[in-house]
Amino acid sequence: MVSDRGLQVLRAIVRDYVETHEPVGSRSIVDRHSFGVSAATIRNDMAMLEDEELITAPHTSSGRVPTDKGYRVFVNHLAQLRPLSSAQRSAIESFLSEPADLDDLMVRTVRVLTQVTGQVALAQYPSFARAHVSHLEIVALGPNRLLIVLVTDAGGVSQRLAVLPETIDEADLAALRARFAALITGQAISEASDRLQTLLAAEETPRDRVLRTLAGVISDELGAFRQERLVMAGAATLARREQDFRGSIHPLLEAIEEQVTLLRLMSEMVTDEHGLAASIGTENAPFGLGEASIVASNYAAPGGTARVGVMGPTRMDYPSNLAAARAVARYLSRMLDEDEASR
Amino acid sequence: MVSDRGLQVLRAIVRDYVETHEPVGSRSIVDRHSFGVSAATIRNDMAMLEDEELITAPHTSSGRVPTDKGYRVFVNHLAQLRPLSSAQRSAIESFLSEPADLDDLMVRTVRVLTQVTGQVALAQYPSFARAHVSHLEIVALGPNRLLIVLVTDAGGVSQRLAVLPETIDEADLAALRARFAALITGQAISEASDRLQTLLAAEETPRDRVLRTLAGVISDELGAFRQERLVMAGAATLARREQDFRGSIHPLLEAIEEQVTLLRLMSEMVTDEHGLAASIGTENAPFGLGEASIVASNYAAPGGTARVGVMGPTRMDYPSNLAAARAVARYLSRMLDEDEASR
DNA sequence: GATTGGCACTCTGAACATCCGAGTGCCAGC
DNA sequence: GCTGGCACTCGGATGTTCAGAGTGCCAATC
Repeated sequence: MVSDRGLQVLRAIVRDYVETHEPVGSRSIVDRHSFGVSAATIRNDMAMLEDEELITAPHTSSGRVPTDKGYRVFVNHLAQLRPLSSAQRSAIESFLSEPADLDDLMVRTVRVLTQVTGQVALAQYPSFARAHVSHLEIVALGPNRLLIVLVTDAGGVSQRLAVLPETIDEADLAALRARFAALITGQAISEASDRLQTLLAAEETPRDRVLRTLAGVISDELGAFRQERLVMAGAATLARREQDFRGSIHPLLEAIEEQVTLLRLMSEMVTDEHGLAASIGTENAPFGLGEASIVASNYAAPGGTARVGVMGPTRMDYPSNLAAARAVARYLSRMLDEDEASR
Repeated sequence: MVSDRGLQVLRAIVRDYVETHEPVGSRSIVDRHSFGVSAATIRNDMAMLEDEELITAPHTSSGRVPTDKGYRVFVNHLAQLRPLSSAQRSAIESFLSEPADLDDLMVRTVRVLTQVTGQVALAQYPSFARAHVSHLEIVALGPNRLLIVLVTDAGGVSQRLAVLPETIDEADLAALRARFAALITGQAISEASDRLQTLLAAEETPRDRVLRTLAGVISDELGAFRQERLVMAGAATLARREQDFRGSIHPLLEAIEEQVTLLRLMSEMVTDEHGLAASIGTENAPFGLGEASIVASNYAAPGGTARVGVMGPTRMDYPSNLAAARAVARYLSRMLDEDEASR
């Protein structure tokens, strides 16, 4: 069992290691922290921590570094969020003021978060899963080319091009427009999708190729709404940290480019009672990111909660990064709430 | 002056160096290429090349590596494009078949190019500068929220949200819609912008806040069309090449995230008579990319030509990369042409 | 029983020396 | 103009030494 002082030693090791990037010895701990005991005592505690696999020694008789398990204990029990500096607060505030629209707001969010933390910033788009279709617009661009614009009540807009297998006149188009509008406007995204599927499956439908094409495109578009999206910034900061990732930042860059992996990872994280979550090192191994940690905070969007956070080396500054994610999440929630209220 | 054989030696050095990543010695040249002369003769030629600053020795008595000037001579006079393998050709063909729309086509383009070359791929969007506004759609989302959709005849679509300072009824909206449609549909992007500016400057306008807001948003949207855009893929491949960039890929990642630098660089490159261009090493120094080279090929889009290419280390395989860029550009031109024709 | 000073031991990393081989520049001879 | 030969240089691999940081353990102490 690890004593109370043992845990304080673990905390000291995590802090010092994150700061110095060098294994922490018993001597440097008594120098930098006022434990009021000697180095030999700290050594005993460290032996305990090592038995519990909370710390490890890179080689016989060097200092200790925290294990992933050690970071986990630190984050769960020993870390208190480090409050942001006023400069950081005002950076967030000014960055997030006056966004043009949702896309712009999300981009600003990740920019400020990467600026404040120096890490790669990630943000899930607000979920449109529970949103409703508020408008469907079908614009004729040519005899067989239509532009289909969908708008949801959660602020999401999407547009897509449909190329019809045959030409269509204005009267037919008006009829189609009315038919689809009646079918899906006001419906939840999922319900709208279901109705389109039903339509496609219906008896008479196969004959009408235009109807089928259009239903397919709209269905696609709805599908894109249901799909989670991610916005990121700060990939370049990884270049400074190559050595933190056992040599290669390739898996990280890969994940950033892929998006889908990070999206799953973000979705599957488990938040604590304050809406904060951390996924540490090997916990991310199933995603090919065993050298990285991700911290995130829930934020409240009209359609439900989503997450914003940062990805960095396992040896990151968890208290600061969690605090930054939380602060940004709060501002973001507030912006979205005001936006919602004004609608 | 450099003899003809001297240039062949330069070619051999560039090829071998790109392949092996190691300084090339006179001995290995006679071994790997059939010059029919002895190593000592090659050494004399190498001394000439060194006088001309086409090659350099990292240290006394090691092999030679090409200088940026050497690569330039190689690219301009000595390189012949290496034809793509049939596997590469079919990869391009299958990747680029059946794109859903312009965005999709561009994404597929850079994906296949990064896949074929193993480098970071870049593509300028077709320019909309000479395109015309073919449709303007204004959709009421709420009493004071409008969605403005612009479509150009070059296939570009953009949508933006306008929040009005006061509410507006259906009749007013119809009037506005008609007014703006008459003003800009059918006009070139630049002409449409000018007209909106004129409108904003007109006497009576200041009083009508709704009109002003709307004109501002549409003007913004037109501005976004005029702005060049870039799509990229393969940033993760840089991680494998860290050592090629004197230690840090940071400037490259930075440029990829910034976009604007790369956009300028791509725009300012000078193509040869075949529409191919290369910008080598220090030639990119003004852009902070003195360690990188970019090769690109023009492609033909309805609104004019744009470029597609790859960015990689100075010691890249220019013949292969140029060939790949050209091949992709040709397919892309063809796709866009078919698309245009079908419209 | 917890804490401590002391001590032997281990391991890393820097500094230094050595050596081999690859490659050059140059020169005299063909 | 080309070639073989030769002295020379330098980097990188290898080995050795040494100081320093840090540990584990133990007997003594509070």
